[in-house]
Amino acid sequence: MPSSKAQRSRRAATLADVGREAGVSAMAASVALNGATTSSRVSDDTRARVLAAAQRLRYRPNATARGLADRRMNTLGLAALLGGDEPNLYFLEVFNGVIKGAAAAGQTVTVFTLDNWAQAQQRIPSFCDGRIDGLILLAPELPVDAVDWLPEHTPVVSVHSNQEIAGIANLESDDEVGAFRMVSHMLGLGHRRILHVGGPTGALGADRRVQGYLRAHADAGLAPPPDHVLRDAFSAEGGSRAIEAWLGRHRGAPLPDAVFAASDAIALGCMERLSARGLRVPADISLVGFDDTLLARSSHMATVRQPLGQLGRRAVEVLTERIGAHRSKTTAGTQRSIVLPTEMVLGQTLAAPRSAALTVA
Amino acid sequence: MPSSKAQRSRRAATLADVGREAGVSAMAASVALNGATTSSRVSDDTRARVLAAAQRLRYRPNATARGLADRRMNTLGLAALLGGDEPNLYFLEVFNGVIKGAAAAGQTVTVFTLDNWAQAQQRIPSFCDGRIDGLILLAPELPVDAVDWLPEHTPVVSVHSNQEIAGIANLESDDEVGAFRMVSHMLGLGHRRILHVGGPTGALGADRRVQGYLRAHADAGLAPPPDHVLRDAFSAEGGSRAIEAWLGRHRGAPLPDAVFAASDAIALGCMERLSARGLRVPADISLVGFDDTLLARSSHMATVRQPLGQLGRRAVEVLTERIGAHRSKTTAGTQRSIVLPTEMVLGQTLAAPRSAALTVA
DNA sequence: TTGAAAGCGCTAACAA
DNA sequence: TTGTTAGCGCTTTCAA
Repeated sequence: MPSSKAQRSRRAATLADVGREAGVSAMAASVALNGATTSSRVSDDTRARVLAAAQRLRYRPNATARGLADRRMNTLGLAALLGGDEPNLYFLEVFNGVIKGAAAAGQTVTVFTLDNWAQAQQRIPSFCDGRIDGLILLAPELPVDAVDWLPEHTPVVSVHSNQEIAGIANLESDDEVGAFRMVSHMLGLGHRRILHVGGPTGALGADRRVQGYLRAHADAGLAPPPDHVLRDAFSAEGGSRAIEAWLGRHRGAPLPDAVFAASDAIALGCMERLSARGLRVPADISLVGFDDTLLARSSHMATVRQPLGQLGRRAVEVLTERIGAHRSKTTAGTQRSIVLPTEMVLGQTLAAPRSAALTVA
Repeated sequence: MPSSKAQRSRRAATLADVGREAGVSAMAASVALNGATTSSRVSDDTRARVLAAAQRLRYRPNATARGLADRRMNTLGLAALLGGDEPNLYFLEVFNGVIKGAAAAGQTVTVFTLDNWAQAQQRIPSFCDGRIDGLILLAPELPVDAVDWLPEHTPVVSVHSNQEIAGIANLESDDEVGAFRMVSHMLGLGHRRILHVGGPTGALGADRRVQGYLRAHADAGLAPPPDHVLRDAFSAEGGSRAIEAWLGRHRGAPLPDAVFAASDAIALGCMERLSARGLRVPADISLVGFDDTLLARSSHMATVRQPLGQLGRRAVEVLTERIGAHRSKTTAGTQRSIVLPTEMVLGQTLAAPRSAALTVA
C-alpha cells in the first residue's frame, strides 16, 4: 500500500521514469506532456496514461536539461551595483517592476550583484553563460569600454546607462526636464539660494539633473549662487557628507533657502544633517529629493518622481522582445533610448522661503 | 587583420571551438581549463595553448550544460510572497542578506514570487526543477499541508515559517521576547492603554508578538484593556485599515497612550491615520514598530530590531550546508530552528504618556 | 501513432 | 599525456 510519502524520493523523476511507469518511451511521454508541437501526435489513451504517471511520480521537467536542449531558461538576469550595508531603495523599486514584468512574461529573475564597476568586465560576461536568456543592466556608471566586452550572444538592455551602446536599448527617465521643472517651481516660490546636492560625476542622470538645475536658473534670468552645486554618491551617506562639508566651508554665509538633492537617499542624508543642526524643514529650509522612492512617500518628501517600477517593467518588455528577435535572427529594432516622463511631487518638505535671515552656524 | 570585434559572434564559443582552435580535443580543453581534478593531467604546453584559445574566443563555459552534467547550478532560490504594488522592505532587508551571503558563497540568487499562498503548492515544486540547488522560503503563512508537497530532492530552509517541517531548518527571531521587552518598557514608562496592531492570524511571528504583549502585561500584574489587540495584514495598508476601524468603533473612548505595531509597515500606516487626525507622535500618543527596516531607521521610529539581514545570511549558510550534505548523502543535522535575538530600538516616537486626557474624536 | 537516434555543451570514466 | 566514449535529461527530426 503506497503511502503518499512513498513517491517522494531524493531523486526527481525523469521523463524516462514517467515513460517506464506509463509503459511508453521517454519521447512519447515528452510529446504527451508538452503540447505536442511536433509533427507526431499521441493517442488520447497514451496521453492519459502518461499524465497519470507523471502526476503519480510528481514529475517536473528538469530545467537545465530543457535549457540545454532549447537554449532558453526562461530566466532574465538583473545586474546592479549593490554595495553597502544599507538596502538600496532605488534598486528595490526597479526590481519590483522587473519582477512583476517578468512574472507577467512567464520568466523568473536572477540577480547578479557587482561590488564595484571595475569588476563589471570580468563578471558580466560570466553571467551570460546560458543561465539567463537576457540581461537587464542598471548601469549608471558603466565603464566606457563596456562596448568591447559586453557579450553579443545574450541580449542586454540597460536602465539609466551613462552611455549609448550600439545594439543595447536603454531606458531612462527625463532627468533634465524633471530637475528643470522642480527647480523652476522652487524659483517661482521665491527660493534663490538653492543648494544642489548632486549625484556622482560620471553618472549621466546626475549630470542631467545638474543641467536641469542650471537651465531653470538661466530660464528665470538668474545666476545660481557660486559653489551651490555639490557632487557625491547617490546615498544618504553621500548626501550627509556633501552637505556637512559644504556647511563647514560656509560658516557665517547665508543658509541656503532650499536644498535640491539628486536622489531621495541624498535628501535623507541632508535632512539628517539639517535636523542635527536644529534647522526645521521646511520652515527654515526646504528640501526636495529625486526618485520618489518609498522613502520619499513615507516621509511625504517633496521630490521628482521617476517611474522606477515602470522602468523595470518596460525593461523586461524590451528585453523579451530582443530575446525573441535574437532567436528568430531578426535584426532587433535599433531603438536607441526609451525615455519615461518624470513628475513633480509636492510633499511637505517644500514651502515658501523663510523670511528671517539665517546664516550657517 | 582581425579586429577585436571579429571574435564576437552571436553564438558563444563552446569547448569544442576552443579545442579546435587549440588543436586539441574538447575534453583536453576541459581538463586544461578546470583545475584538472581528474586523474589525467595536461602538459603545460597544451594548457597554455588552450588558455590562449579560450581567451581569444572569449570562451565561457555554458552554465546549463555544466549544470546538467554536474547537477549543480551554483544558484540559490529565494521564494516569497510579493504581492501589492508597494515594495516590501521586510523582503528587501532579508534579500540583501541573502545576496551578500550568496555572493560570499559563490552562489547567485534567483527570486521566485508568489502572489498568494494558495499557489504555493503548484509553484514551489516547479521552481525546484534543477535550476536551483536549494531554496530559501520566506514562509510566514505556508499552508499546513506543505509537508506533503515540498520537494525532497531540493534542500529547503525557511525563514519565519509558521510551522515546523521535518528536514527543513527554520530561521526566525525571538519575536515573543522582543515584544515582551518592548511592551514591558512601555508599561514601565507609564503607558497603560497600549493598542497592539498585530499581524495576520495564522502568522506565527504575529501570534508570538501578541503573546509577548500579553505576557508583558501579565508580568506587570496588569490586564490589557479590552479590545486592544487588532490583527491585520503586515503592511501599511493593514495598519491603516485596522487602526481606522478601531478608532471608528471607539468614538468618545479614551485615546490609547501608545500604539505597538507588529511591523514597521503597520506602524507607518498607523502614523498616517494618527497624523491625519491631528495627533502628534509621541506628544499625544507614542508609536512603536517592529522589524527595524529602513523605514524605521530613516524616520527614527522606535521599534524592535529583528536582524533581518542576518537571517538572510544565516539562511544561506544553513542552506549551503544542507546542499553539501544532500550531495554527499550525509544526513543533514536535524537542527530544528535557529533563533536570532531581537533588540529594542528607542527612537523618537516613544515617549512618556501624555498627561492630558484625550478621547477618540 | 509510436520508437529510434542524434544532439544541446559539458564532465568523468576508461583506454590508448 | 592524450583521445574516445558515455551520459546528464530533454527535444526534435526522421523512420517504422
